[in-house]
Amino acid sequence: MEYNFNEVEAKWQKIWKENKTYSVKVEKDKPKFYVLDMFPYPSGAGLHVGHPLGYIASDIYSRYKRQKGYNVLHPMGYDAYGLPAEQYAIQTGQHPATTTERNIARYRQQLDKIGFSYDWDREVRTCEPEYYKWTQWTFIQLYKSWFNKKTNKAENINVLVDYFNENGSVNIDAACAEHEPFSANDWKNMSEAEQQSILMNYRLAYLSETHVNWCPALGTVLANDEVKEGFSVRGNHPVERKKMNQWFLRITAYSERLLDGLDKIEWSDSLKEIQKNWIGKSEGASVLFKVKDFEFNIEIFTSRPDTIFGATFMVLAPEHELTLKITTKEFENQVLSYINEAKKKSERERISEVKKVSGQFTGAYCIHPFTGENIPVYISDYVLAGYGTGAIMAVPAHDSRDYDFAKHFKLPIIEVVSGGNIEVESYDAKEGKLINSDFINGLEVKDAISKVLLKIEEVGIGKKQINYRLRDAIFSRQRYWGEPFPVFYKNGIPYVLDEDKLPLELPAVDAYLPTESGQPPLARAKNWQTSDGYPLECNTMPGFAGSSAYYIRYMDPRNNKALVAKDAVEYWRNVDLYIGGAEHATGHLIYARFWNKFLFDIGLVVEDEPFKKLINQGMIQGRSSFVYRVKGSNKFVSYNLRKDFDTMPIHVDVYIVHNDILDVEAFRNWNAEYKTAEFVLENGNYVCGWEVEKMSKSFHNVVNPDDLIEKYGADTLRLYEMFLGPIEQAKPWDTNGIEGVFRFIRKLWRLFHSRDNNFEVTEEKPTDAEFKILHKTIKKISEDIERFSFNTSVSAFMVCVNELTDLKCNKREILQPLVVTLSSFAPHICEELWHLLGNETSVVNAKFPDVIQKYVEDDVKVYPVSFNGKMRFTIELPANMKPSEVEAEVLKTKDAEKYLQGNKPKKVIVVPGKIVNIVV
RNA sequence: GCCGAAGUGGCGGAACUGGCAGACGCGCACGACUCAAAAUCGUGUGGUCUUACGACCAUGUGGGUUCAAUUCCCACCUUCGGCACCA
Repeated sequence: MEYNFNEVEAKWQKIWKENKTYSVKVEKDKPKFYVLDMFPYPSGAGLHVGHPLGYIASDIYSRYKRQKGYNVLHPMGYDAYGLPAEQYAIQTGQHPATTTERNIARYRQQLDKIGFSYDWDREVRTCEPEYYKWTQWTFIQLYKSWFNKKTNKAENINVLVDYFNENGSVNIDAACAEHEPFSANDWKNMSEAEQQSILMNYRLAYLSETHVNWCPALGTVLANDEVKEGFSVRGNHPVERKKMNQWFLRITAYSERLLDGLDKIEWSDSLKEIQKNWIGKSEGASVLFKVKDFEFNIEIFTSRPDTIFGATFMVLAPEHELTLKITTKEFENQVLSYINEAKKKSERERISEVKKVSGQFTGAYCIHPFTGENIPVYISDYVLAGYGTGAIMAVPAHDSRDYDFAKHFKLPIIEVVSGGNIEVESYDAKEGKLINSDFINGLEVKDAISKVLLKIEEVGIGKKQINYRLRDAIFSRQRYWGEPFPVFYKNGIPYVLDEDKLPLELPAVDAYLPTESGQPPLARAKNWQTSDGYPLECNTMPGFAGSSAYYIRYMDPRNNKALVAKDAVEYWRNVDLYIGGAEHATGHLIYARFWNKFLFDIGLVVEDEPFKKLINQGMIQGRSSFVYRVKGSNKFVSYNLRKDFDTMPIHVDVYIVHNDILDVEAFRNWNAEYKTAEFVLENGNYVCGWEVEKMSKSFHNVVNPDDLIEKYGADTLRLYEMFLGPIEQAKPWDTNGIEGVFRFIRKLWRLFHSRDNNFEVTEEKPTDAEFKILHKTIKKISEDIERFSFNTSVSAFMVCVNELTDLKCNKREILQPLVVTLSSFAPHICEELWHLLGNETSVVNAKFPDVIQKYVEDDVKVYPVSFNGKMRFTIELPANMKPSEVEAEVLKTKDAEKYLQGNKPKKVIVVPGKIVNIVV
């Protein structure tokens, strides 16, 4: 009998659960470490082999840190609200809670089998009232807050109200929407409705009527990160622009802090770059251009004020508020029809027509602030209403879009920065000397920018300005399966519920669809109103609401007095290590940082950034197998013979292919269609082709972890997932290699057991050679874990076990520390061996062994000797030998003589402990 | 178009700070055990030339720096990811 992994793994999983081995609590005298996995959405399909990759890595790290003396928080829960469950509910009429519950049970079952060290007592689910109570609570705090740019943080809205009572809106520096300035007296004389509508411009959670991404197929609006190239990320449905009254979060208030914070956290450069681009900071100037014959000014934003003398026309977004006001009678019809055309275009059409130049002259002219020349004003949809001021000064010589526009409408092009050839194309680079530019002629771009800025401010026609691409986040969804807003309406004015009314529970509805009048599903709920009879908000919150602070709730998940207790958050602080996919770069990872910064401002959390270190696990791709069917027949040709026939590749289930050889009988039984299939074999086998693709049911390449665990055990699965390659790299899954890891597990077992499987470990003193193997392994493993190089750890364990097997070493002093070292990777077999070695407590709480320095330093070194950089032979010398002695020893050898061929070496380089290179 | 990451045997990958390229594993070949198979164990395994000793070539391509380059620099090619009328 060999190692019985099924029995052993089940046994320890049960004991760990019963003993609450992985339960943690605040221990003030112990250093904390918080390891978090990204919140999974429990889909109906269950886990495939790619999902647990990050979970295994974080589990190894957690177990390792625990053995290093840390108090490790390692929780898990479910992002349970979401579209798939609701879409399923619409189709089947089943309550999404039912399917969600079922999917969670399946997830949990799969997770449990892998042997994770989660503290399940801390599990949270976003769809449970005790959890979403705090999502709603945070919304109320956002609603009751405004962002003071002077203090650079969120403050209570009452501070603002007090200020208005004293001073009106004068000198307020806040993140807000534009409104007419008012005095203290004006404020006091305003009606309740007027005051509330002013405050709405300041609140961090606010209601606003603007253009939003409307997805008809999903029946809801979407945030910018949920839309890609005009289609919804979930479901790939077309999205259009629509003017609607929606809740927003004023995330733009935090643009600068979100940008600054990136310097303080250990995330990959690529991820930081994605966030930087998403925030899209751009420094420049806003400048007023007077409209000829009107009292209006057009305010434009430019990042290149140095090119102002090259501005030969102006462009407004079609929706710009001045468009119709300045259009002359002559052009009115054409302008109106252009605006209409632009309005009709879907977002998708607009994107696909990017290269087409279109626009319309308004008949109006601006007066250039420096030259006094008249320059024509156009409208065009290449200028976006939502960015900057929705208006630009066009400098065709130095902006490619303006260049195309000018060529198309035959407008003048004036070169103002030398260096390009504007006959051919625009010169957009920020390098060169200014020409044709009056007082900035001869300056370099950089100096010209600062000089123009000074002048603009001096003349009073503009100022330095910073713009961000980041937009406020649309926070309402016209869906059922999400958090209800703690909001009611009195005379059409929104108010938030008192905190003691929370949670506002999701009501039952008769169908998960909008009402006939187009109201969201919650409008179907009976008595959807406050106790005083005021109607409640019918929108629900988006997916990112529940996932923005879950890591905080894990610190104190059952608290019904607060989101988190002071002592818990002061101990656990923030996440030390966060592992998950890079696909959340512009969604969850920005929202959570924003949410955390807000909670930091109101004093609820103690760290400004939520996730100190973040590792992106690479995607596990599928490895699809193919058979080649001769067209129009039921005949299949082996891979290398397919060229002789006219064939069509067909995906075949990877479960009936082993080492690219098809199990022909299984194939016949796989699908009735192939019952009578004929095969053209090579060397008696049917060889399949293969390709790396996304892991997906339709490609028949999905591998389920449960099947592998049953066949090889959880420890083998864990090791193999790590062995596959670097955690951050995308890589294909190929089940074939798992046998090697499986052999390693059995080889390990045999170190402790005799031929007939009796446990046999001696108390004999190990030799220096054995100690060396052990301590070099311990050192390597701990270095590898610290730098998240788990694949090389696994091979180090293999090397170690191979070497100990060669020495037939079964000595306790070697094997016991080895078991501790390996236990974070393969917890089940190590726990079993640990107990067989006579230990009573769990290996989980054993101390990670210390490296004994003398065993990792070698006293002899095998020097490779190179001639002109080519390695020719090696020589064994004492490790502490001086370079000059090494040189002498090497030159004395017969081998050296041979390669020198009587020549004198020009130069001899000795790198102590590394290499000898002789230049001839 | 812009930004980021990556290109190493038949395959996954290793080489951490410029110092023996290919660790470890898969696959493959041969051998041992076996009536046989599986399992297990052993040996070999980048390419070309050579009976052999060995020599030469080789980390996407082409240059460069260096005694020495998978590693640093420049140009280009390919793949993947992100952004894309953002003024």
